[in-house]
Amino acid sequence: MAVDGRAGRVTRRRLRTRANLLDAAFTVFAAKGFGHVSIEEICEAAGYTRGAFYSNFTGLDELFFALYAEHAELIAEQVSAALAQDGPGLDVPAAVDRVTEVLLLDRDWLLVKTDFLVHAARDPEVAGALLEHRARLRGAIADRLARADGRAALPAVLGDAEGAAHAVVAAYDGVTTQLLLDRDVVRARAWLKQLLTALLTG
Amino acid sequence: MAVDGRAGRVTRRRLRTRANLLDAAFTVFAAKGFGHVSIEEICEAAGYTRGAFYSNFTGLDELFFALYAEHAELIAEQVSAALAQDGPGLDVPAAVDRVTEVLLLDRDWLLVKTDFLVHAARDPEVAGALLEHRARLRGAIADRLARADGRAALPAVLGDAEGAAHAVVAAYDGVTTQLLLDRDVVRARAWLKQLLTALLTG
DNA sequence: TGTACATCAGTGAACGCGCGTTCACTGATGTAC
DNA sequence: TGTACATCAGTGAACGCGCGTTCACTGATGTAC
Repeated sequence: MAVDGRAGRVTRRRLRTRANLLDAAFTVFAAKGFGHVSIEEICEAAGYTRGAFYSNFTGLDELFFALYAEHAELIAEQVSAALAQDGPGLDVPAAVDRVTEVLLLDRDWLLVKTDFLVHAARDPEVAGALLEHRARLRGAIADRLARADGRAALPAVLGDAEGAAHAVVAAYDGVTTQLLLDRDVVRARAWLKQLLTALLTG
Repeated sequence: MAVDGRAGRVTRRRLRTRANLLDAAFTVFAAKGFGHVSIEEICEAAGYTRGAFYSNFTGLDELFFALYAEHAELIAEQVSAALAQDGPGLDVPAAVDRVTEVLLLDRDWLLVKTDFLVHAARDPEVAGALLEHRARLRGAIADRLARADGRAALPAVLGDAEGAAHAVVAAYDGVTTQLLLDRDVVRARAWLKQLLTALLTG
């Protein structure tokens, strides 16, 4: 129960440095894109020398992965929270609104996420991790839809709640693409709500 | 009317070299991703020295853009052809089938296209070109839907044919994302057809 | 059609820089008493 | 709580390589007669 346990080898200093590097990396990745970023740049942005980097990560890939995992975790929690807000009956439009806000909140995150997708598309192991994260999100949505099934009748074409959740994710991905190009968040949100409404109501 | 006109300055040799470089670049980009590719690699794959590259392009960006433009043009033509195949009345399921085949044909193209998206997301000028191409595709789809409006009543949530075309593109983008990760083309096609059906039929 | 010449396209070597990676060292942090 | 010591985390300099970029040169291509 001791707060430290036997994790003794991980110093406070180390944690702070790691966090600083990750924070700086997020900004740099968002601005330039993975693949146009050097270790040096990240270190400079974070205020460390390159040695510090190698003391904490084996290379850019590892850092990038850690970065993604951390943020993805955060998003997953926010979506769950947004879905949990209703009572037992699901208010579809309200839920759609809340989820949409979370998912299309931060352009930098969309950029990094898409970089990660491109990266994962060429590395099955990384793809696995990303698919898992997506499955989790989808699961949360499907659960919520299933529990509310009585109220909101889903279109038969999509099959069960799982199918509908799949469609929700696809719509999200599709709208993300457009948003990355036109940078119009307001329109993207409106558009996503519209799409989700079209998909989730018979 | 002379076939050559005063284009005299563009030699056959030059055209061939340029085409070879572009072909090789496509393969290399698909395999490694823009941003993990060196000019040297492309030249080696094409069987030229780096000097040849600089004789034809100012840098990687220009080549990448040319590459995208060329392939995008091709795809646009194929989609138009697939849409034109019906008579005046539109057989929605058949058209959806044909378009789906074209759009989810070549994984390498999806990879390159997504790389290009990521690139465009950080460069408004490039984004402009991509948006134009998308607008063209969307236009072709909207036209077709509008002409067939009598037959296939579109769901009101999507608005007019333009809105519906927008939805089609979003569905395509969404399914592309999933396909890049799970590499299951068959499922992706089935899934896209399902989504489009759900979207285009009240 | 063939030959001579001019121009162009691609060669290949050279230069230099950015940066990944390593490592001996030092100041910071944690631990034992 | 304070001091002494051990260990660890980050420093900064050094090494070297990959590769972007340039350029004088040469073999290929096109043109004029």
